Amino acid sequence: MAKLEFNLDQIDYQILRIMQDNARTNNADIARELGMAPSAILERVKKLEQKEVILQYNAKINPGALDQKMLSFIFIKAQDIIGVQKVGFMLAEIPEVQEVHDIAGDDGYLIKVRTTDAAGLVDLMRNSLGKIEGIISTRTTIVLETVKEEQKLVVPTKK
Amino acid sequence: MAKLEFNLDQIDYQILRIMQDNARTNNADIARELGMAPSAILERVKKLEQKEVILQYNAKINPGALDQKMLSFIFIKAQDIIGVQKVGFMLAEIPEVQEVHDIAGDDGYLIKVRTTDAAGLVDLMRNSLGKIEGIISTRTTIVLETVKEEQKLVVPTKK
DNA sequence: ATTGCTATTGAATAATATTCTTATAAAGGG
DNA sequence: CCCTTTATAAGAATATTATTCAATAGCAAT
Repeated sequence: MAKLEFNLDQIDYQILRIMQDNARTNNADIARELGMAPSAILERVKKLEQKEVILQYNAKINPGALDQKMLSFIFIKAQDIIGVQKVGFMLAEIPEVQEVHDIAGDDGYLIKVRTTDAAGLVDLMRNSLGKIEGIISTRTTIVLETVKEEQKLVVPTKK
Repeated sequence: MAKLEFNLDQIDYQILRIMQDNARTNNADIARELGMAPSAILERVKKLEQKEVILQYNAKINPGALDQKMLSFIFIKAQDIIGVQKVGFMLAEIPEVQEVHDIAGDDGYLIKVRTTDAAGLVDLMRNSLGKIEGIISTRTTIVLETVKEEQKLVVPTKK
């Protein structure tokens, strides 16, 4: 793996801003908005993808539409050696687990899970978490309502 | 607001699967993959957007590229009356705060925050959180490393 | 100034998006 | 059963975009 070098200018930032806002904005529109040729934008976007500045494009789907209204965070205490995330990788393989973070403190993980309902959560804990070796204990926090949920980063403004 | 009715069939699920995987997949490609006419796909995608099954399209940007390598979760105990999320809304207005969840238990919130570094986090706590009336206490959990982070939902398969 | 490198433009062509008309099929009424 | 309504899809025609490529503008270093 080569060390990745990001070297972004204001135009890149503007592209990122637009893409964060609507990833399906087409090149022509971006070009018009930035007052440049579509081909130039295409070049830049490709470069951003290739440099892994843009990691992927995803559609945010309404969890309710797929009957996954329940959201929970679970703290997991594991006996992983520091720096080796065996349990972490196994957690990551569970489809309902959207996030797995190795956290400071109680040598553990924090995961974010979506299930249909409470029964689905119990199910997941029994059938998926229960089968992972190395989990010492868990503590579950249930989300009653989500006020905000996005992954937009703060894009630097002109300096 | 009318009660939203989702009524999705297998074709919709397939479209959602494709879109979750790559939101920039074009109509023609989706049509080819599903063996349908592009115009039919266009209709369905528009309908999915309009029914708010697809909420938005976003580009996932490498936090490192924007110098936001630090990720933290903060539990916030607030004196909001249950059901009224005054503090929650104020938290949601902070750009570095990506998520705000109203959680069960200690009448509080769980927020997800991205900053440049520890100094940025301290800064945010002092300058942004510090100015919100109604916050009683906070407890911060720092992420050492993220093993998985996505928002893909489990799309039902054929029944 | 000259060289070397990178990014941009503009034009040409390939590919898509979008609109609209027509065709099909399922559901409900009489 | 026939008719009507509603929803979805196909296909054709046209408007827009994407993509490629050659020419050139900018810039930094010398």
